[in-house]
Amino acid sequence: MQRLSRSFYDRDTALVAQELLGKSLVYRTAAGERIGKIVEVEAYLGAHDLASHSAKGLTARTQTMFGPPGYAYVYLIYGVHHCLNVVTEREGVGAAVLIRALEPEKNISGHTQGPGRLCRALDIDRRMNGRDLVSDDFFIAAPPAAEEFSIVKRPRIGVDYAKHWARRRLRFYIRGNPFISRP
DNA sequence: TGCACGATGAAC
DNA sequence: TTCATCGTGCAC
Repeated sequence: MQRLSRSFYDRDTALVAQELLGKSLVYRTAAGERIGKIVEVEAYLGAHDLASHSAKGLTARTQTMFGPPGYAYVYLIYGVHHCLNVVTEREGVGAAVLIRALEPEKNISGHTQGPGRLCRALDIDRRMNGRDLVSDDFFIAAPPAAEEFSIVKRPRIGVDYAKHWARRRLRFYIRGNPFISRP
């Protein structure tokens, strides 16, 4: 497996989001190496995107989002679940890709469809916020042989408050994959 | 210092 | 459809 470099994330967010599909998220802990294939994502474009946390501007919470690309942005939602994002584009933009579903590949027990559930299954919480994803124990890698699939584009989930941004088709998933959070 | 509200998921 | 549960951002 080839680990993705910083430059991979330092590009257009909607493009990075689609290219993350089919890649593997690797998290090495004392308990073992957990691997899941990314099958569903959402792109959050930056401060102008009303659905994005970065629309609030630079705050303590969005600091990671506005930071350099290739870092993990993890936050608590509804006081209950954690969500894992990958920061994209250059420092100051405030863009990221939300990982919404994984297909289990190694050492993963529990459901991985849905952003909250995959964090639960991998044991990812706010302690991972700000962690560098271009590292040896927490990273995303390209499989040896790229598989063929088509990408479905849909509006993002749970962002109806974001006016016209709610209609943008910035949710991407692998067509036909059984581990999608919802059709 | 208080309060309304989620990039969700599970139960009813 | 309802609700758990708490950090965040913004109004007083």
